[in-house]
Amino acid sequence: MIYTKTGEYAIRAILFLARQPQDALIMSSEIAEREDIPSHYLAKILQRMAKYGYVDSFKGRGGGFKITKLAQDSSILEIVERIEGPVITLKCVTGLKECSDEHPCPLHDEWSKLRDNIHHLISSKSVRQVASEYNDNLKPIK
Amino acid sequence: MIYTKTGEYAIRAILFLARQPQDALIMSSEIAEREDIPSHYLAKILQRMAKYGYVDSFKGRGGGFKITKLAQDSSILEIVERIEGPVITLKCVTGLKECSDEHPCPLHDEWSKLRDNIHHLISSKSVRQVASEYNDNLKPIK
DNA sequence: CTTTATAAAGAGTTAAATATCCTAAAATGG
DNA sequence: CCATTTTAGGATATTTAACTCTTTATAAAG
Ligand code: FES
Ligand code: FES
Repeated sequence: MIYTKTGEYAIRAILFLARQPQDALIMSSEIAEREDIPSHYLAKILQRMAKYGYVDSFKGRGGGFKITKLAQDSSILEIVERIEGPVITLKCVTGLKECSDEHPCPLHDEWSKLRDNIHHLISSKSVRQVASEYNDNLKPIK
Repeated sequence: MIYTKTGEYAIRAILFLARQPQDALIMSSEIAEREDIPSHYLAKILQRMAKYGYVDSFKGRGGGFKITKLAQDSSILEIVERIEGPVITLKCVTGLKECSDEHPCPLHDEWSKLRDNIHHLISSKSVRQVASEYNDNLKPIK
């Protein structure tokens, strides 16, 4: 995968929250169960996302998490990179120490284009957009 | 990166060997030094590549490794996948459990195209081709 | 035949990612 | 105030990848 599991869990959780009714509070354990993510581990990820302002958290009875506007307006790339660091790093596909336009390997030109395309793919739409298309496409199938 | 370090080391070693004079025997330690790879670790990788038939190994004084025809004719993808398992797996960029044309997420169509392009990029040229273009492009710069 | 140089093989270590467990803090309901 | 529920935070455990060390096998050179 192009993300680590940690990043994948974060995105799954965020997209899950993005598809819930406005202002609904969802417990960490419920997300874990519905998305099949180790629950304690997800709790940690949600904690971090709360710090970053991607979710609001509410303790105690009736508490839980909800997605913030910030996260709704962020791209998948932004959130994943916040959680796990750079995605698809700048390294050379043939193993050169430096990947640069100046000292390109034989595959550099094509690879740098593809890399840009990947970044564009996961950064051009907001979580809100992805989630709403998700609902459009997927709900009927479920 | 799209490979693990292990896969990257394997490719670096193979491309290094591919650029040596025909039938020259190169010691594991020399490759490690020139390519700046942990030497014992590389030795293990070369061992595995010897088993897979990508390099021939010769023990004793004057011994070392040389690349085989099989490796010369293989693609980078084939070698990396043999060493480290599938590259850029089939998982969904938005975290769906299944990535499939039947139940596509909003980014699926573009992503599956990109994935194919990446695979094509690192599988359409043989190690021999890449190494020779390497020499053409890079030698003057050194 | 002995020494030396090299790869092979296996065991052991370290480090990083992933996952679990336990206690504390906060909010709610009685 | 007390009990319960839920997140917060820290400690610990497990797993996997990365790296190292040691011994053995093999070949060549003297
Ligand atoms: S130099 Fe090889 S991909 Fe950029
Ligand atoms: S279903 Fe999401 S990328 Fe294929």
